[in-house]
Amino acid sequence: MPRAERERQMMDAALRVFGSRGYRAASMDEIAELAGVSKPLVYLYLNSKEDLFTACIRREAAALIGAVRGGVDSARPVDRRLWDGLTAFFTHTAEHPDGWAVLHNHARSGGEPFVAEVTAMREEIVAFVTSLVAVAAREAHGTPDLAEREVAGLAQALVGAAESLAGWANGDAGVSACEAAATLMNFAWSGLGDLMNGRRWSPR
Amino acid sequence: MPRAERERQMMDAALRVFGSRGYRAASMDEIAELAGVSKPLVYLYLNSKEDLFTACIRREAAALIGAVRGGVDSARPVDRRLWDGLTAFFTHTAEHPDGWAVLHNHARSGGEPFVAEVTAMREEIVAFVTSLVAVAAREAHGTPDLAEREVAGLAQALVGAAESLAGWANGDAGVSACEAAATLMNFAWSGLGDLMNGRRWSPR
Amino acid sequence: MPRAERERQMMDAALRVFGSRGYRAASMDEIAELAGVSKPLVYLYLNSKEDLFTACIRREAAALIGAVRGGVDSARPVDRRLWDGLTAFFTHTAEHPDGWAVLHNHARSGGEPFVAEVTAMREEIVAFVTSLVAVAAREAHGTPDLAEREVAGLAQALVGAAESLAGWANGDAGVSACEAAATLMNFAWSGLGDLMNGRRWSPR
Amino acid sequence: MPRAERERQMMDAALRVFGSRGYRAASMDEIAELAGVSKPLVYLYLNSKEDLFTACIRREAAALIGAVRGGVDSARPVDRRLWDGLTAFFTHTAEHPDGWAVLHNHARSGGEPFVAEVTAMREEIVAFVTSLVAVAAREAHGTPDLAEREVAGLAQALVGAAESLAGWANGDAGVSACEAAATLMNFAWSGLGDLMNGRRWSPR
DNA sequence: TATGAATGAGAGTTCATTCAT
DNA sequence: AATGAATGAACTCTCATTCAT
Repeated sequence: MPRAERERQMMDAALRVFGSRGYRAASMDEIAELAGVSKPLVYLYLNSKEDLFTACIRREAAALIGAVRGGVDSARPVDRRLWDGLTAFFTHTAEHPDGWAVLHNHARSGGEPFVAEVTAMREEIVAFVTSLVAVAAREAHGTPDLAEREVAGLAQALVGAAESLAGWANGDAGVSACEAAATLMNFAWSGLGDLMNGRRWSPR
Repeated sequence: MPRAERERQMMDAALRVFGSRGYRAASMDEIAELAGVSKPLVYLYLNSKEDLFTACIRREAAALIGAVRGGVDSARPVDRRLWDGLTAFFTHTAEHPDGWAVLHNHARSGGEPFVAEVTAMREEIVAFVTSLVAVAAREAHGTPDLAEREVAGLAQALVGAAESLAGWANGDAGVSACEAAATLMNFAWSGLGDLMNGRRWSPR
Repeated sequence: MPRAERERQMMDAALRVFGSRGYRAASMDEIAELAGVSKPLVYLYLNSKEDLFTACIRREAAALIGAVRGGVDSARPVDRRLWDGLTAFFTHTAEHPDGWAVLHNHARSGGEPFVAEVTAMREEIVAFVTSLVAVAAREAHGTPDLAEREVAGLAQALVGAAESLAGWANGDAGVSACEAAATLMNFAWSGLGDLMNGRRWSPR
Repeated sequence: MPRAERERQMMDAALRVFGSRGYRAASMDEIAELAGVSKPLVYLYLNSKEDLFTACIRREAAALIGAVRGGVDSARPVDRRLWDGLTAFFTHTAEHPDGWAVLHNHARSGGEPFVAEVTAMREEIVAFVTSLVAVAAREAHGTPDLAEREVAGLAQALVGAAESLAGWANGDAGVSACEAAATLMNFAWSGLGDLMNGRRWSPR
């Protein structure tokens, strides 16, 4: 069997094991067995447990970002782009639960190198959302100077809300990607709109 | 030394070790050493690594919920209650980074029993937020029947956004609890308001 | 059982296994079994295979040097001191074959750190012999300036001859320590004497 | 590429790896890579790691003995023959450090079969030296019966001294083969002469 | 003549956990 | 109330070796 295919097999197996057990609790024995190969072959092709986990993180991160980017048509209006991105996000995470578990739960817990890896991916998503929000701000009239830091915070909030809704939609009783996206758009869009028009909430 | 105090010492040590290493990578040796006691004593008082981690989760969860609940005065208007809760949340997580790391990063990755534990706590927070949103909905005149499921989704989104902002505020360049709370209120409050008045976003 | 005694047990076992198998071929399992303890205990007390081997080298080196030094009375004439040192050397190596095998055969083959360790010990012996030769040179009348480098070479030769005779005496048919020492003194002493009186051999 | 040349390539590579790592620590992977061939080819030509190491020992032993024998002209006087043999020995070991390391350090540490192999070679050298010493004894008048065993001991001492000086000369600051040989001849020759004339040292 | 693909067996090391005191 | 001493079990990783081509 050619090397490339074997490698994919192994990474698929690894993803399933990492996804259900976490990094530390996963054993290379189990991964090799699930892949249907011997342990030494896993090491020959993928070097070490750490490298294997890193490779999984990278592959899944690329797939997720690819799905989101691929779901968005930059010719459309900005609200529609946000909606499409969210829908793609919820759909992809629902279809790849192990990948999502690795990125969202396990990579955060496995130590510095993995945290760095997954943080980089998240930054990319945040940057993408940030750019959408910035465009929206530019398009709104009145734009009373949304500070860069404020935009960053909004993007963080949006991404966090989406992550949370992904867990909610996929875990509990069936909530579709569409519904989750609608919930978030309803929640977020007019808040953004108000903000851009200078209406703010402040404690009294 | 009285038992209660010793136990606290041990749990403090455990929290630091779990917080920085994660559940699996933490070693009982390190915990015992950091606590300044022998390993058998740790077992005598806290039974097992699993029990010890569970105890940490419970203690930190209770502390966090206590902080949020304690920050909210139920006699105040609902928006102010939300604001106060958020401020308390951001303040507490900033002041207890190990506790927050255990709850947010590590418990999710350590296997079923811990996930269940932390999920229960999160449900409690979500329920609290849900009740706030429900009150807000009731207070708004128009209330065109916000479906229960919709309210639940909003609460999930709000909580997720808060979690994300907690990481953002504590990790990156200094963002204060106040600022984080403001960002989220601005983002969320008018979105909620619009929703309650029946204005929705829908794809076209 | 107190820690010190256990440690000695383990090092005795390690010495036997290292002595008969060499560093790499020795297994920690075998050492632990021969010591009558579990492997983790060996690691708890002695850290690693490398540390354990180093500890063996150091202990045996100290014992050998101690035996040689202890066999020499510095109040005696220099030829007698050399004789006594040699006798002690041959006796000790004959009585501690595993120690000698570790120092002479295996440490040289196990990589840099061990080589350094055993080289340091050998240097000490060479220095000891060098000092004897230097004294002898000073005592001889004519002393036509034995260059320092020449003395060093002589000491190296003497030590090498002794090492070789140790293997010969202990391995083959029974040659006593006494006999080995006599062989070497006969061989070496008048050569040294001639040298000091300025008689040299040179190729023609 | 013809088989003979390939084999030489492989053995050259093996010698370098064995010489710097030792038998056990050397890996067939590294040898194959250094030889620029695939591992199965190494096995096809040289059967096993053990056979490969044995082949290295034999080749290097033959080369060393050949160099010494080749350096000696049996028509010359016996002292000159010894001198020439030593010079050839020091020269060869200096020029083939890996071969010397394999013979002197690593073969002794690799287990029975290799020890036997290298012992056989050493016996050959000892026998050669023994014959020189015996000739010298015969040539000296007076020969008061140097016992065979005594001659054997002398030869062992001489060989050991030479081995030691080889390490000293090659390792430390530059000492030439010539110088090393001179040191040893000065040291040994008159000792031998005295011995043959019946002068002995004995403890008092 | 030569190799890419694959593995059985075993190495060193660590860890949660328990006695006996 | 507290510990020094000890271990079974499991883990990651390596290596000499062999097919099938």
